[in-house]
Amino acid sequence: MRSRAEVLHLDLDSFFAAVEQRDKPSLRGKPVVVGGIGGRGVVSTASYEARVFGVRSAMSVAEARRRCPHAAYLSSRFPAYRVASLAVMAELHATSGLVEQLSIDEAYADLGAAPDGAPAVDDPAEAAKALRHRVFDVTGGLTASVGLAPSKSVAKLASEVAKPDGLLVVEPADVRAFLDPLPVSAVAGVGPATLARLQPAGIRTVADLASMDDDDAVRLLGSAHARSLLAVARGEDDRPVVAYREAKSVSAEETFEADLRDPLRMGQEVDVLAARVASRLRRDNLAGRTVTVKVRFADFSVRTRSYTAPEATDNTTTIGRAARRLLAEVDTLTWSEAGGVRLLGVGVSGLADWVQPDLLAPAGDGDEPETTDRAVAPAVAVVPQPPVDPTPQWRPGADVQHAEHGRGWVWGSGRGRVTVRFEGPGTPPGPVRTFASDDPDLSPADPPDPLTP
DNA sequence: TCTGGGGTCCTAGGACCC
DNA sequence: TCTGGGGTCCTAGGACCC
Repeated sequence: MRSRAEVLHLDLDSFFAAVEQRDKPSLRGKPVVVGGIGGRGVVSTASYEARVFGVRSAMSVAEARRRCPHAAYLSSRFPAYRVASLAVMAELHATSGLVEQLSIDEAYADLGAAPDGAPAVDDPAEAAKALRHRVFDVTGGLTASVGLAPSKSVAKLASEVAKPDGLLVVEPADVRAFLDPLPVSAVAGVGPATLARLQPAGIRTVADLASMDDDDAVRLLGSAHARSLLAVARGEDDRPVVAYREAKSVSAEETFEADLRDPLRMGQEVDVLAARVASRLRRDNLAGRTVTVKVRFADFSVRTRSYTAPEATDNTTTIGRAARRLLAEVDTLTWSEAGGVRLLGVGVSGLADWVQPDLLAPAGDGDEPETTDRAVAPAVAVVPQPPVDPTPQWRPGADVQHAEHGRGWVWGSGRGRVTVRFEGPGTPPGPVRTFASDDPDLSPADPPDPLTP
């Protein structure tokens, strides 16, 4: 914990709904609910007028309509929210040299760090006050709640307590008095499952949690969770404000208006999701080794299957193919028994940064719109990579035949090597082997029956 | 018409290696 | 002779956050 309250947490008040009310004056002072308005939508944000009726974030829109039928129901307008968010983040960067954005409407700033070309803040409370006014001005009237405290966790709790449109400063000497009476459910990381374990043990307030025996807490919550919650409850939080974090995964998922029962359709949907993920990987210059498929059944049970390849990819065909294979490994009996498939998702993790290979030999036939293969950067140093294998028959996703191992398809190729995933037998997923790209046992093959998942 | 979409982190077991 | 121990990677599932 720092010696002064200089960690700032800013949270925009009912952000999406507030933007809608700003842009449409007839909605001001009225209940507004922003969220998915399809049959299976959930509430993203409810205005304070709607919260009076018990409408909450993450509630199904159907339930919200029951509770507050006269509210205005709107779907999200992300471009508008992004403009407002950028303006707010710019004000934060003008106040501090160290800003950690948590989401579109929330960020930490370390007021001990000077912004570019400006002196460090010497009165954090005054700076916070000024920041709130500037946020109001640059966004055309949106309000932010701000917490200022000697640590991240206390600052976040303080902004929550300050809501709406408030500022709360918690000085180091006041941390205990501030934390003690708060309900444990206020602490980030205490959700329904944790609460259900804490309540029977008589743990209701942060003070109760803080005074818990360490071993008891570990038995109740598991080691990592117990330790982090106890630290927060005891005001022991030295986590620094971190300006940038590397992405760990990229995923896309979709809940269907009606549950799917047709495996062919599921395969098509998985391809669409794979394409979405691959294009975002390429946009962000990322690639990953692990492909995961997620299936949510009508009964809400979830099954995931994943596969890790020896090389990273950002290729649509490769990811789509791996995803279809993984989908096929999810028991088809299960989904008819469970009443169909409600959601499908495709994710890629095990991410690595690309090195753009600028000394490339012309790759493939030249009209391939997306990446065929690129070299992966090592974790630390950026090292020039040898040219990519220009042989088009080994492009990712291509069907191949190997004299000994049978049918397969190319996961990745380059540097004179081809990595092939074979289709059989019985190994979910099929075995993977790497060959020299001039291996005489390896030849191109015709694509399989398109109806195969 | 109950329950989105994009993430992060943790756990636990098995494989594998030294 | 009843059979170590630690570390890492991978997979599946779950809790949680905004």
